[in-house]
Amino acid sequence: MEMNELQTLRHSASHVMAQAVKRLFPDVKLAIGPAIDNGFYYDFDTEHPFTREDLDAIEKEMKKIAKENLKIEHFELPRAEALELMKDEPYKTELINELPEGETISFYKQGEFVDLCAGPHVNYTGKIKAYKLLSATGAYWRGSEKNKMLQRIYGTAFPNKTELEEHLAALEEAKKRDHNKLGRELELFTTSELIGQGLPILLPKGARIIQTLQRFVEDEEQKRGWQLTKTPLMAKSDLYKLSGHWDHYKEGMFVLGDEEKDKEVFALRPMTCPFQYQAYLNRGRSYRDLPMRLNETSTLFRNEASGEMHGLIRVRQFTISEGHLMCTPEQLEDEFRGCLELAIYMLKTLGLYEDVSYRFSQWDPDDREKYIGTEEQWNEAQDTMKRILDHLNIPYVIGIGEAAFYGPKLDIQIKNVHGKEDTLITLQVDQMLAEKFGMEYVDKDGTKKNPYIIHRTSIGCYERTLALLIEKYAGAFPTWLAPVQVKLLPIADRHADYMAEIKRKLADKGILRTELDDRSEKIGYKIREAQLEKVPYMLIAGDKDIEAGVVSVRSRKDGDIGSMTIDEFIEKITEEIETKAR
RNA sequence: GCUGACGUAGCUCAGUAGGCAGAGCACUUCAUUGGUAAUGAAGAGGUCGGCGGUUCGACUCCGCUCGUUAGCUCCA
Repeated sequence: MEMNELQTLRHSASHVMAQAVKRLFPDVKLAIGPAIDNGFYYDFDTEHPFTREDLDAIEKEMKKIAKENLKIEHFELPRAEALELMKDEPYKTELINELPEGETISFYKQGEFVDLCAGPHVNYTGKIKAYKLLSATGAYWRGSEKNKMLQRIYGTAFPNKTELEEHLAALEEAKKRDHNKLGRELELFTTSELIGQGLPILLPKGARIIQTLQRFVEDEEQKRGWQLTKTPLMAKSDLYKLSGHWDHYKEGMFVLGDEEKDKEVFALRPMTCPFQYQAYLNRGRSYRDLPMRLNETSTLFRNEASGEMHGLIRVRQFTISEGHLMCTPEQLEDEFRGCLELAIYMLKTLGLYEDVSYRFSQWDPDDREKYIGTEEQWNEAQDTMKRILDHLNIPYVIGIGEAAFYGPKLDIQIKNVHGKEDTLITLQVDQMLAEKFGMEYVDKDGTKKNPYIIHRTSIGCYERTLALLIEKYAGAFPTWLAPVQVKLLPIADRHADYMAEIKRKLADKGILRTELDDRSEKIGYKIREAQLEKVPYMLIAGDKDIEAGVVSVRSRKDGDIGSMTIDEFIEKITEEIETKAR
C-alpha cells in the first residue's frame, strides 16, 4: 500500500475512533485527529481521563461502526453555516474562524458523525478493519503548555490483520531492546531514589564502555588537531550573564546560592562554550593561531523538567565530547567539513551512521525573547550555514525554532527503539558569542577581527550514545566495546589454574576485559550465564584441552568454534578489536 | 512543569468484600567435579517506595511526597 493511502486509512480510523468516543462519551468536545508516522491520534476535551477499559470499549464500538459500513461523504459549507453546524464544538469553531476568507470549508460525514476536515478519507467505514488503540495520554491544545490539556488517544491501523499483528509484534520486540531495561539487566547502570531523578549511576560495565568510547574519541580528536582543555564545572553568575545564559537559559541551570543574600552566586555549567572562550582569551591571538581547535570531555548539568528524564537518553548530568573551533571566515567551510567528517567517522565506526538524519535547526523569528542577537545577525548566520550545508550536499530538513539561543545548528538526529527522535550530535556556526566575549584575532593587515566559532560534538553525549548503542546491538556489543570481552570457563575446579594462566597471557597482550568464572558450577550453567551476559567469547578448558595445550572457543554469535592455541585466539581477537569489527 | 498509569525480597511478578506477607530466578551453606544455554538439598532475605490520615486493625481505603513509565511541553 502506498504511504499516502495508508495515511488516508489511518486518518479515517481516527474519525471512526472519534465517532465511537462520541457515542460512548457524548459530552466530549473534538479537537484534532491526524494520521501520524505509525498510526493516528485524536484529541478530546473531556474531564474524564480514558482508561485502558475505556479504550477496549471504544475499540468495540469502532468494530460496530465498521460493521455498519457507513458511507463517508464529503461536503462543503459557507462560513456562517459551518459555524452553525459546529456551534457545540468550540475547538472546531476556533479552527473555522482561523481559515482565511473565501476558503471553502470542508466537512466529512459518516452516519451521525460530522467532522471539520480537509480529508481525504476512505469511502466506507467498513474499510477500517485492522486497528488497535495503544494509549491514552494528555496533550496540550495546539501544543502549547499555556493552553488547556486535552485527552489524546493514540492508535494504529493497517490494511489487514496480518500487517497489524506484525506491527504490534515489532512493538513488543522493541521493548526487549529498550536500553532502560537491558542496561539494568546487563548491569550497565542503575539509579537511586536517594541520588535523584536524571542522575544515573554507571556501574563498572557501563563505565567501562564509556571509558572505551572516550579514549577512542579523545585519541581521534588529537589525531585531527584538537587540543584538550579541562575547564571548571561551575562559574560565577557573571560569566553566564555575559554569555546570555542567565537571560535565556536560566531555568535550565542549577544555580548555587541565593542572589538576594549571597555576595557571589555560582551555577553548574550547562554548556562548555564560555569556559573554553576563556582559554582562547588567555592571550592576544593572531590569524596564525587559527584555526584553534579546543576539545573537552565535558560534564554538564541541566535542570531538565521533572517529566523529561528518560533512562540514559535525557538526564540532568551528562558528559559530552564537546569542542569549540575558532577560525577565520576563509577557514570556516573547511573546518566545518572537518568537524562533520569526524562526526560521521564516529557514527560509522559505531554502526549508527545508517540510522541518522540531519536537521538544520533555525530560529523562530516570532519568538524573539528566546534568542540573543539581531534579525540581521540571525539571517547572516543562517545564510552562512545554509551555504556550507548546501555546498557539502547535506540532505537536511529544516527545524524552525530548534536553534540554540545563540545560533543555528546542524543536528544529527537519531530515533530510539520506540521511534522517538533525539539529537545525537550537533554542529553549530556561531557569529555572535565571539563579539559578546570580545574574542579577537589580529589579521594579516593588522586589524582586529572576531573569529567564527564552530561549536561541535564528535560523538555527542556519552550516556545518550551508550543508550543508543545498547538498543542498536540489543546489548550484544561489538568486541572492541564489550565490557567483558572474554569469559574463561574451567570445566572443573582442577582446571582453574590453567585458566588463570590463560587470563594472564591475555592481559600481557592487552586483553584486559576478561573474567574467570571459577565457581564450582557445571559448564553448561556457566555457558548459559556468559551467553545471557552477551560476552563475545568464552574460552573453555578441561583435561583434553590442557593436555593438548589449547582452549575450546565458543563465540556468542556462532557457538562452539573449536579449539585453538591461546596465541591463535589472541591473534584473532586482537584483530577484531583493532579493526573495531561489528 | 502538565495529564494518565505504575511502585510488594537484588530481579521478574502473584497477593481486593481491610484481619500474621508468597513464587521463580539471584544470594549463602552443604553435597556433587560435571565437556558447550539451568545438578540436588537446605538456608537467609521484605518498615509491601516514604510521610501523614481514616480504622480495633492498612500492602489493601484517602491525602501529600519521592521514584518509574506513556505522552504533551522543553531539550544533547
